[in-house]
Amino acid sequence: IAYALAGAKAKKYSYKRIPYWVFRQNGQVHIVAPSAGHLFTLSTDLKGYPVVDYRWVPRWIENRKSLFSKRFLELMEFLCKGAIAFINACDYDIEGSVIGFLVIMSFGNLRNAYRMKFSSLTITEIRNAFRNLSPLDWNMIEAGLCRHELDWLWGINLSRALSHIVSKALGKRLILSAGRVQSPTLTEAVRIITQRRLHIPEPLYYPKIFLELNGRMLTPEFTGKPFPNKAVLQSILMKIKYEPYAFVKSVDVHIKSLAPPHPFNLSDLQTEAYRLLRIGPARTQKVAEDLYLDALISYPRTNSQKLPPTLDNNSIMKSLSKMPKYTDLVRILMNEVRGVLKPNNGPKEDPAHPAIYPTGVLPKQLPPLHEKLYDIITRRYLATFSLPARIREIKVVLDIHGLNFVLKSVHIVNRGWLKYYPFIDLGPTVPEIAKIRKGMKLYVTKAQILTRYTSPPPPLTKLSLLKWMEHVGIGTESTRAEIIEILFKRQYLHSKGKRVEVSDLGIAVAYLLADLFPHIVDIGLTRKFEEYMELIREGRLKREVVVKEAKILIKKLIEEIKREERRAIEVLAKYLSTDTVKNPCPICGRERQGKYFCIFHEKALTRIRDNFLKWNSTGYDWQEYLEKIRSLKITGLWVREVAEFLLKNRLD
DNA sequence: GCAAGGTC
Ligand SMILES: [Zn+2]
Repeated sequence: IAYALAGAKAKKYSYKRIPYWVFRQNGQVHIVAPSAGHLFTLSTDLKGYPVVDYRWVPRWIENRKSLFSKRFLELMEFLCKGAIAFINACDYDIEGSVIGFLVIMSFGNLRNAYRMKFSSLTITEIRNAFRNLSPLDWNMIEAGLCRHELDWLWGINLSRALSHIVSKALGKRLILSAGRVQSPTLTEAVRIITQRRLHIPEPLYYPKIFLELNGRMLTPEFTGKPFPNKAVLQSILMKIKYEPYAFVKSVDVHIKSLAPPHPFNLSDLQTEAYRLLRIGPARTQKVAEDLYLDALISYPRTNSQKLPPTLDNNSIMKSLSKMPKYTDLVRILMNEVRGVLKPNNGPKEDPAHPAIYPTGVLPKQLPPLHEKLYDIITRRYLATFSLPARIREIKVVLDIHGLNFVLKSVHIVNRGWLKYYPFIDLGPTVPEIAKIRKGMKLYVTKAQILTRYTSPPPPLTKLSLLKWMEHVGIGTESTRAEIIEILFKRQYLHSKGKRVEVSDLGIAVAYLLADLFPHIVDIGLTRKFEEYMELIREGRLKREVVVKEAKILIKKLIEEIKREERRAIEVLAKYLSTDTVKNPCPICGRERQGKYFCIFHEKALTRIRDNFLKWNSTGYDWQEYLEKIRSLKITGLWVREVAEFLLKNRLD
């Protein structure tokens, strides 16, 4: 900002190792100094709940991990002493407004305070914002303060109530948490895992065919509907054995053009890092932040897929080409595009930051993972300026006694952007397939039946949870990965290899919250907050009114729970094996709900009964059916447990 | 000690 406003005339100083800049303009001295996110946080001295009294305190006092912010706060205090006017130049959003407001309120003077409004950190925008200073953006500040207070009220009160109830039921002290973003996320994880645990596979039969073509074995893909009945497929296979030929129904060749990839936003980077390096989203974010703090890449916590038109890509290319690894790639790219660098910007936007790009600062020796991520970011940056890749796709449709199969082969016509970002699997190239013509008759060397079982929803991963949060619009680029880690820290979730599992505690907390505080497990609470914030920003609603209402509602909910603590503990016993369980499920110890089992195993029993008919029609009797679903890995855990129980015990 | 949101 100092550079945009005064160029080289801005003089750099530092206080407690933090830089700030001073310049003169129109006879006035201006000082530009950085904050570091929120320097203040909400806090209370009160124990117990409900708690509705809180105040803003310096962040470093509240949390040992934010000690770094102390120096930034002291810098502000130091510089504000000699100043007469104050300008908030944080990102123009509700959080930026709160950050600046609290500094000016604490150390400056709100009656001589202004706001710079810019949507990107470009010289033009910054100069314009400075020339046209706005008065303090009170509505934006009010909206931001309101968001903080609401999240604090809901989060702290519900976390305390939840901790108390579960601690009491389990007879040990636990620190649990609930919140507007984490609780719907936990609920979604529980929903997916519940579906997986209740899954009963169904057998489906597929024909599998082997062809021989010029000495090469080919296995075309069956494109028809699978057969629920094995005998029907068997009779078709008999016909194939008598007349083992596949008829080439059609050969389609078409040229496909694949557009260059969009510049990275954080979640696209997290997706690619998981796909290519198998690292989780929080890890990717941390590594990207390290690269950013080393000035190697731009700000990573962005949703934007757009590179700004003002970005000097030519200089960046020049710098990148100094790295031996990229020298040739940059040269080829600059030739290919004839010196005109136009990125293939994507649709996603960010109110404050552009897409992620390498700055051109040359990295020194990086740790292996940092180096790999830097490489992916740099190659993606190169690729987005390149030309479309062109591929020729050959699709051969085969008819074998009325069954349709397809053979595919992919041939690259022009590699285009794939030269820079070659991490894409286009499918196999099979020269023999290119020689097949319509009307040909191919010899079938072997035909067999393949049994596959229907699968449950795909396993949960940190990335799939993050994508879900993004999809439903809760959390931000900065917080999503971190909030998933909180669910792990609370031991609601744990890892099983690359997969995420929910613990009994996690299941219990999700169901208990849904029963006691349905608002907090619903993404609708975020939508409600957004509506309030918008109305406050427009000046049509007052923060005091919203906060007062929230306090009344939360107090009412909490006091109700306090009065009905016994009921709450009973609700918990439905979902968690506790000492208060009177009539335990013989499998898991949760309170028995149906005739035999707990709520989950009872559901599994119902599903086992409901699905028997399908299996029976393919020749399994009850005993064989139970043994089969017990032995299949793909069967849901709760279903397997009930099948096991039924095989060993007799129900009335 | 508990949230979610900034960022070193
Ligand atoms: Zn059970």
